[in-house]
Amino acid sequence: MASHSEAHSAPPLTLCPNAKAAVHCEQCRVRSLSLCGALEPDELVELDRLSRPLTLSARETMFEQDELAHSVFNVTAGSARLYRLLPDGRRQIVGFALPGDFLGLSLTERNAFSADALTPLTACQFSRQAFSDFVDAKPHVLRKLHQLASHELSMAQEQMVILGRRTAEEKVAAFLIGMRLRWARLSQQSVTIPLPMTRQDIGDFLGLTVETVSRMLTRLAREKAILIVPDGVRLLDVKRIESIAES
Amino acid sequence: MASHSEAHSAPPLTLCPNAKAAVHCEQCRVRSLSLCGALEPDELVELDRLSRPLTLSARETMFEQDELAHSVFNVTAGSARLYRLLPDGRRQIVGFALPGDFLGLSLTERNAFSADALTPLTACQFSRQAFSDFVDAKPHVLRKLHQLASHELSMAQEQMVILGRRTAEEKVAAFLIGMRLRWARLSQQSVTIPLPMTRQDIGDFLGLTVETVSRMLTRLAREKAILIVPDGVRLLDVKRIESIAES
DNA sequence: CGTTGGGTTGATCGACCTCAATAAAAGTGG
DNA sequence: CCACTTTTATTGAGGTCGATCAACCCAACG
Repeated sequence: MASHSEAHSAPPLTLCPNAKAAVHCEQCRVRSLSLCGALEPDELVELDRLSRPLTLSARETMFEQDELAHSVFNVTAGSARLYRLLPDGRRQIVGFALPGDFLGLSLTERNAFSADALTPLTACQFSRQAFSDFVDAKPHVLRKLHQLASHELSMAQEQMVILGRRTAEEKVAAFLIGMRLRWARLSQQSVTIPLPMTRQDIGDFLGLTVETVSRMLTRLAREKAILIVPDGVRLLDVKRIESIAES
Repeated sequence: MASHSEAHSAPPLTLCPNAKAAVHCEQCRVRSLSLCGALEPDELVELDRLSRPLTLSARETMFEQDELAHSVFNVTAGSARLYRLLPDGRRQIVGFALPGDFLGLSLTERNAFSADALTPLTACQFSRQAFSDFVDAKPHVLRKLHQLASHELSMAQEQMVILGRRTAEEKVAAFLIGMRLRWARLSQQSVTIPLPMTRQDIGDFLGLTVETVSRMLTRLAREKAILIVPDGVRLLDVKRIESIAES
C-alpha cells in the first residue's frame, strides 16, 4: 500500500504551507489544479499564513461525519476516502480525494461525511472560520469555490447514474475510466492507474460487494482489457473499457 | 395529475415576475424559500427586471442535458423531474424540483441534466449570462447560491447512500420521508404527501423498476403504514416509515 | 366507447449477494 | 530474517432480492 502519489509525482513534493510564506505555494505541484490556482500572488501569501501543514499515515482520519467542521483541507499528496456510514454498518463511499482536491467546499457547520487517509497524506489545513472569512472578502475566490462545488455536484450526479442504472461490469469499467481521467490531470501517463483503495472500498463506492468487484476485475483481466498490478491496474484496451462504461 | 401545488398552497399564487416590478416578488409565496430570500429590496427590483415568466404544461420540457444552458430558473409553482439518459434508454432521475427550487445553480456552460414539468409549472426564467453577471456583482448572493449548491451536493450524497446501500423497501421509505420533509417546508401539513411523479419516475429515481416500487408501496399500505390516495400518499405511521428509512 | 397510459399483481428468472475456503500480502514481534 | 497473525484478494457453490415477462384493471379522454 506504499506511496502511490510519489509514484505519480516524480520529484519529491514540496508542501504548500511550510514555515515560510508563499514561496512554498508557488512551488506547490497541485496549486494550479486547486483552489489556489485562482489566487493572486498577494492572496496566496495571505492564505498561506492561515494554513498549517497536515501529515497523516494511511488509515488515519481527517474528520468524521456530523462532527462540527472546524477545518477545511487542500490535499497536496496522497489520497483519502470520503464516506457515510449507516447505523447498521453499511457504508457508502461518496468519493475519493486525490492531490489538488479541496475538502470542505460547502463551508457548512457540520461535516456531511467522514474522511480518512488511504495512503500517507499531506494537506494544507485551514480553520473553517478563517477560511470562510478569507473567501467572503474575495468574490472571485468565492466564485471559484462555487465552481468547484458545482463540479462536485455534477460528479455526484454522474455517480447516481452509475449507482442506480448500471450493471456490475459497467460500474467497474466506469470506475476505472473515472480514475484514469482524474489521475491524468495529475500526471501525464494514464495507462497504469493507481488504486490506493481496497476492493472493499471500490465496492462501497459502486454499491457492490468485494467479491463482485474482484470478479469483474478478474473478468476484465481474463479478457485482456486490463492487467492487474500491485496497487493498481494497467489499462490494456481503453476503448473496450470505455465502451463498457459508456453503456 | 391535476395541480398539486395549488392543493398545497392555499390562495392562488401570484407569480414573481409579472409585468410590473418587485411588487410581485414581494408577494411571491416561495421567495423566502428561494435564492430571492437573500436579496435586498433594491436587488429584488433589479433581478425582477431580468426575469420573465415561464408557464409550462405537464410533460413540457424546460431544457435538455448537454445543451447550451441559456437560462436559469426559479420554480414558483408546480414540479419537475431532472434526469440523465443513457444512450440505451436507461434513465436516472437525479432529483425533483418543487416550488422555490432553483435550476441552474452551477452556472455552467452546458446543462448537466434534462428537466421537464411533471405538472403545470410556473417559473421565473433568467438569461444565464445576465443572471451570472447579477450574482457576480453581489458577493452575498453568490454566497447564497453557493449555499444552495452545497445543499444540493449533500442531498446528492444522501441519494448515493440510498442508491448504493439500501434495499427496495428502505429506498421507498426514504423517498417518502424525503418528500415529506420537502413538502413540509412549503406547506404546514405533512401527513398527506403529493406525488406528482409516476411510479416509473420514482423507480428511476431510486434505481428500481415500476413493479418493485408498486409492490413496496402496496406492502406499506397493507401494513397500514401508508394510505395510497390519488396523486399521493398519506403517511399513517410516520415513525414506522422513518425507522425503515433510517436503516 | 374504444384507446391509451398508468398502476397492480403473479410467475419465473437471473444478476448479484452470501457464505465458505484458500491464497497471497503485509505487518509484527522475536 | 523468520514464524505468526492479520488483512486483503480470489474463487466457488448456492441462495435471494429485485428484474423481467405477462396479464389485467382502471381512469382519462378523444
